[in-house]
Amino acid sequence: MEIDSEVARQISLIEKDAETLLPKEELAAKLRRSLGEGKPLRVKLGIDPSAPHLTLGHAVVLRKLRLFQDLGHTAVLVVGDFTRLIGDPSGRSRTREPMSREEIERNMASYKEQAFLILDPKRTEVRYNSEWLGKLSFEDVIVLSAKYTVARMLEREDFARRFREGVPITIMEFLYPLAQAYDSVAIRADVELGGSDQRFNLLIGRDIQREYGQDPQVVLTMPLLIGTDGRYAMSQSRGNYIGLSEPPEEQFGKIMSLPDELMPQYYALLTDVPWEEVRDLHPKEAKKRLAWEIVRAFHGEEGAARGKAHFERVFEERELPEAIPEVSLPPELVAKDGTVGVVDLVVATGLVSSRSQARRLIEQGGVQVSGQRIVDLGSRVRFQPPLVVRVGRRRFVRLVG
RNA sequence: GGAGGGGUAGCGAAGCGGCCAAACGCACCGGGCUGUAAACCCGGCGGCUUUAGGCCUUCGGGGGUUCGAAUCCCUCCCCCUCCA
Repeated sequence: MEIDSEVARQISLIEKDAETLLPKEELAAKLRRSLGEGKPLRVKLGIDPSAPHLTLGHAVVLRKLRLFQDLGHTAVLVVGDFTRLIGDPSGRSRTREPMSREEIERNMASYKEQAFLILDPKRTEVRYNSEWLGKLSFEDVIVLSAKYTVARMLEREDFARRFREGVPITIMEFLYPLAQAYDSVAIRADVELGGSDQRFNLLIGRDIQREYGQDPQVVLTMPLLIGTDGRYAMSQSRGNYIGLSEPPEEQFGKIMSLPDELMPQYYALLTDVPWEEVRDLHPKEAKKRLAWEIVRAFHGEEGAARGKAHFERVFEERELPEAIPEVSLPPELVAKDGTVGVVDLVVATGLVSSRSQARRLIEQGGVQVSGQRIVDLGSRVRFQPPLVVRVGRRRFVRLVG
């Protein structure tokens, strides 16, 4: 009886804010068994070792994984050191360069450092899928590939669309979901977690596990977090991301620049604060709270305070930030009368990629020297270090001699 | 093996002999406004410069035709569709 209520409790926590949980009855059965035998569930999460930086998008899934850990279960991180040779078909498939062991290790070290800001290392098992995939013979692969049909592969929306639109699909790409599914067999996953874009792959895992005589995994997917552009799922390739290891000031600012409509989603997926608690606040205050909560998760109270202070200072009060990077001005740019041309000055900050860009910025009124906006390309300023140059609203450099 | 279609800036997508450094949309950058780096509006968005109808490097690669080519021809590479 207590077990039943505990199962119900866990399920309601697990399915909260999730996109899909299926089949729920199987999860209930697994939980019941787990609680009865005192054996934690094995909850799988696949990891791509080619990207050493995690974003808030990853955090959504990791937070859910952490929930499982808090409920007493085991997180199994499966590093796709073998599957990365294939590359997940979502996105375009370019053949990937093999990565050296060292590179993978380096990335994973960085990955773990970030992931363990969320996960509990004591309840985490890390496995590399080359361990089993690397041992499969071609014959094994043939046997595996016979367990799934092309028609079912083409049910995947991404494949279906590409097939329809004539975008190439290689056979190799069909192998990706199969390999990932085989991972589930290898580690005997009870649950596999992923973003909603992974739903199809995760479902194949069920079928393949069944084929290999295992109890199929439960599939749990989380919604994809919309990125800073307010349009597309957060990803590093799109550049619309907020990184977990970015400095607090940066994270705070980026969160403040999110479109207002994203707030409910961010609150739900990245904080423990219910949206109802903040929805009636002024949007700006609600967003500040959001930024605070998220930055705190990765940088602690102190980091959150720093991020907030920086934001208020630089963007609300338009003051200089506390810390400004220093760059030394090449002496040859200073004329005999002790002045520097503005264009040279801006280029010297290293904040622009070309002289033309510097000119454009100046002409558009985007450059301030010591608080004075300079619009005339030909103007020169007296160089009395330190000289603070502001490019745009948020980039500052202190030029020293 | 055969027939046809296509490869254009970060992405998507126009252009199909000069007015093309290449329309438009997205992303990005700057400015205005503001409640923030929200929204909205305006501008910019290859590089260099003595800022000029200036110069240099771009429209898959190479070669040609032409006063002039992203646009025409040849050739190579890559992709797609249909037929076999």
